[in-house]
Amino acid sequence: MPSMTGTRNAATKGDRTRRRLLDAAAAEVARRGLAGTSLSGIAAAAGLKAGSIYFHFESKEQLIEMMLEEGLRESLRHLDEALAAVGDKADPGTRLWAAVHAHLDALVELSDYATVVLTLREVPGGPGAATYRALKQHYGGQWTELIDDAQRAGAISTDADPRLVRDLLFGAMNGTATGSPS
Amino acid sequence: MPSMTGTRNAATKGDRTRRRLLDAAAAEVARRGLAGTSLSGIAAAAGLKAGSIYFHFESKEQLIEMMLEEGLRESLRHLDEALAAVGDKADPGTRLWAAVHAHLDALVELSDYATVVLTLREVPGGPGAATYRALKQHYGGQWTELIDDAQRAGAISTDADPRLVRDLLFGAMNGTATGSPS
DNA sequence: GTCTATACAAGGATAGAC
DNA sequence: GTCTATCCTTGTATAGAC
Repeated sequence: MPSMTGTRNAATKGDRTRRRLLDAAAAEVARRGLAGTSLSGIAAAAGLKAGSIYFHFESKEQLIEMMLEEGLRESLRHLDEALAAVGDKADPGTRLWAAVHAHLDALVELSDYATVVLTLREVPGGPGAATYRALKQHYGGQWTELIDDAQRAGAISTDADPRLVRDLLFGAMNGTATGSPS
Repeated sequence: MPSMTGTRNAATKGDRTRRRLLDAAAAEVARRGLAGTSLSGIAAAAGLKAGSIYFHFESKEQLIEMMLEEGLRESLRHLDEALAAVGDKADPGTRLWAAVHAHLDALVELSDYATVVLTLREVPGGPGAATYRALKQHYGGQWTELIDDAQRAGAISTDADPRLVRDLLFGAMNGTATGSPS
């Protein structure tokens, strides 16, 4: 049997540092915005120096993209679990409320990641962010579907475009969690 | 009679350039965020070179603060006019809906200024932004009052903290206008 | 009023020591 | 794996020509 340096043991030191960097990036971007976040800031928050980041990531862009992807995947996981918990056969209104609960839950539990994913205006357009954009579209699609079903079932008393209702809902949920104005 | 260079004629060339710079700043910040906005970008959007900005403003900070103040003043004006139009004696529900209409209207008409003011997370904390913060608090206070009245009159069927309801409303209105997720 | 040129700081990225 | 040192670019701000 060779050394312990195989792929078997999940959490190597490198993996843990990598995770710390992703967490730090989420926290920094949530607080200062994308352009306002510097590698030195992220590194400092993770207990490293700026240059050391490049051992774990190719560039600032890649680090940010992975952080975004991570946050969105977790949010999706939250949503899927909540929907699975109530079951396929639950009525559309119940399913929608379960989704709302899951979304708010994600906003609290993963606060930094969720805050970033849900409030980011400067969306990366590069090819590296393709996965992120696809996930985001999937997340939006899930909600549109839930709302559409709820409308057909009469659980929501408006026949407005489901996507409009979704944006309305998202804005309300995010706004309370982030508290923009005074 | 001296030259035409007095304070009588409102729109001097300098005033107009100044206005173009404020507009450009609003557009840039709305699109790229505060930290992502550069003076060269603003200058280019206004048809100038970066250095020329310093003839009109003391610093980037001052330019931004004046832009924010301008946007908030206009939003407040919209709100006040709408409330004056329905009158003091209108029932609280009607007054609240008039406010919602005015807010959405401002979001469309002054889009860049309003977008910035309503969605900015990186709020300036310096002494120069004191007026801005005061105006923002005033705006928030107006809404809290409107909502509180509407709750007492039974026009809103929740007894939650008026400020929470306000954030919810703001989030919903802003979210639809800016359309965060896909 | 606006430009060009420039000083100066900060950020992203790379190289090499440890 | 992480550090220090360094390069290059970009951004704010100033000075002086026009």
